[in-house]
Amino acid sequence: MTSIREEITGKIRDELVAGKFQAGLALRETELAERFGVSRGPIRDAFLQLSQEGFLAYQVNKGVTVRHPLIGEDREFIASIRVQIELYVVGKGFDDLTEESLTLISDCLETLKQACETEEVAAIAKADMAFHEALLIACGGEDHVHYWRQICSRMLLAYTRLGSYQALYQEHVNIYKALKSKMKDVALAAINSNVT
Amino acid sequence: MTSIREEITGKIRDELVAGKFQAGLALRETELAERFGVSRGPIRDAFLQLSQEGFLAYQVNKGVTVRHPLIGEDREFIASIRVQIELYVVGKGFDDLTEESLTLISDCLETLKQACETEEVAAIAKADMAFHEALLIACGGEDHVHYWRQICSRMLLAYTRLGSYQALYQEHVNIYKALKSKMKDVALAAINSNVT
DNA sequence: GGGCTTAAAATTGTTAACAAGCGGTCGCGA
DNA sequence: TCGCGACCGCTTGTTAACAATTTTAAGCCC
Repeated sequence: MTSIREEITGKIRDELVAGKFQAGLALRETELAERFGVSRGPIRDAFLQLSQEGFLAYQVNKGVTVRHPLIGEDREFIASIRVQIELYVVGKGFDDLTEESLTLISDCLETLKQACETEEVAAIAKADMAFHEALLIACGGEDHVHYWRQICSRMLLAYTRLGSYQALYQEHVNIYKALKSKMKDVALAAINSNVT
Repeated sequence: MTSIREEITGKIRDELVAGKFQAGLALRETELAERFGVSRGPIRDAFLQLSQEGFLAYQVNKGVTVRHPLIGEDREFIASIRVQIELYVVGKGFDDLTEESLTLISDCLETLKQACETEEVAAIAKADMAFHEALLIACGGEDHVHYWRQICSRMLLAYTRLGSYQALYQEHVNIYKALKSKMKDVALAAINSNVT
């Protein structure tokens, strides 16, 4: 079962990714507590967690504000770190992939497909990240997921993708197919070209 | 002013780095609340934050447990990511270093010196990390500190250093001297040989 | 003795009230 | 009119009580 904290955190994160909050905006505990119909406790928890994830900036006695997205050179650098993590984890755990893991990844792929069809950027960003996270976990990368996620989060604040979403979807299909047919090098190359 | 949350978080983190809690151990909110003489609220906040930093593993309705340190290949990989971040940030912001920044770094160096003389591993680990953090911030890397810290945290759980602590201290002196004399390449090389 | 049921103890999740700190505003005096 | 200072409202920080969940253990039946 999922706790209110996680539910709230997810909702706020979704809105952040969807760009519903302007960068620099101060988020009020009371306001969100009323909106979600809960007390301030879980809201505080969510703020704390989202601060650690890089979405919000926290200041003592002053609350949180929405962070500015990473752009330009910084974004490219962080992307290169991200792809290194994925290549390392998948490269290391590739042979341990099970059928069940592949099914989970396949489910994420399906979600991504539907999101791409609707062309809602926030949904696509979420599904995109979920796909990669499932992949990492499938390759035994639990130990690495937590900091990978924080790096990804930072990129999500500026999730804009040039080109068609169908192309994005296709790239993920390529990754999945390579996984399924146990072609390690092809899979790594597909991951590299997707993230980069 | 600092909040109780941050104070508690720091204390628990110190104990984790000092290895006072066995890996896999479950931490109880009530127990720590009594020990520190505060209510469970700030303890929960601290647990949440330390989970995000990678020290603790959180499960809904089950609390937190102490994570196992990263060792072997995983640790080497994470170290390589860490050094990349430091080299990137310092390389980018080197010319913006001010006298005040250098003073702050110098302070950290002095703390590290004293810690090395006492040979207390936990104090050394803390001072070591503080030095690098001050360096990153001095180079305008606020945007990168948050995920860098989470990667470092993970390494701290297995902070053991072969060789003498005087050598470790000397490596940091080398970094500082290079900064002070504005020799960028020397500084980057010193950082690289320290972290690696 | 082993395994299931059930209750009780312990622990985490959530809430509402209270305390403390910051920011803006109003009023006073020069 | 400008500057200073006290006050008031808003927001965050902390606490203790209550609710829900999990774990533990005891009792019972087979």
